[in-house]
Amino acid sequence: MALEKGAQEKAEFLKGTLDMLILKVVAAGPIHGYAISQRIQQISKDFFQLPQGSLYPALHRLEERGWLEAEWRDTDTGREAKFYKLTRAGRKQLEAEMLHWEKLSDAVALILRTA
Amino acid sequence: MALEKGAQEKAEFLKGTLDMLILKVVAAGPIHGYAISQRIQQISKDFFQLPQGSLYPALHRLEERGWLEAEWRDTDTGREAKFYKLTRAGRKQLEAEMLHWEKLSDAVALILRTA
DNA sequence: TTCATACCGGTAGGGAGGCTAGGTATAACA
DNA sequence: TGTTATACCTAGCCTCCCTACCGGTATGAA
Repeated sequence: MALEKGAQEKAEFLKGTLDMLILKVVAAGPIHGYAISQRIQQISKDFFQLPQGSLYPALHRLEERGWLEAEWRDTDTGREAKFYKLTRAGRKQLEAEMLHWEKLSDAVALILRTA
Repeated sequence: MALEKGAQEKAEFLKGTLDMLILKVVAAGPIHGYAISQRIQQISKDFFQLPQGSLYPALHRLEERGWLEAEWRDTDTGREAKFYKLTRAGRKQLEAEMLHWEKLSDAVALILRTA
């Protein structure tokens, strides 16, 4: 995932969190890919800027694993788009990943404080 | 970095934080590789279990980038070991990475709360 | 009408990082 | 003697994310 312009440190970063963030956004209700990237950027106050070359492969990955389901539908503007929604397995996966993230960030914080 | 036994979710995880954690541990004073992995495991209460196949390549990477300096010395037990210490650039890098981590985890938290 | 810009989807190829699995060697201990 | 812990290392793989492209449609400006 790309970083905002201000952050120089190499556009590269937290491999492994993208799936969780996408699942979380989709959990709020059916949404299409392009809108997901906008939503992530918006909520994170432009910190995350998800390139399409990361977005679409991630969506396909999540669908292939049975965590997302896709369906072509019309958007508000009358155009076609692929709407994703969480499967039951996807919801479980999201819960697991959020729990995992919590433990992980706690452990990192512990080291940054203690070491 | 490997996860504790209890955590099933695929031993794979936060690519990109390992360097920061190592730098932080080394920042506390000269220490050799094997001890670094023990320290990380200890402080994180066994959450992180750093495999040697991750540890040593990471140390070489950090040395190559000029963030760590190595020197062979004797341990308490009279054996030889490669002790690492932070360079000036390494200290700057650590600060930058900690700042980055803070912003990033805030952004993730924001999405997990808001989305 | 034509051009630019958002919107909306996609792929190929590569780089980077962490892991598994293997290796070497020494010291302590049963 | 064999096992365990210490201490270092590397090859090769896998996954993930990125850059850089490709396609198309709708809207509004020039």
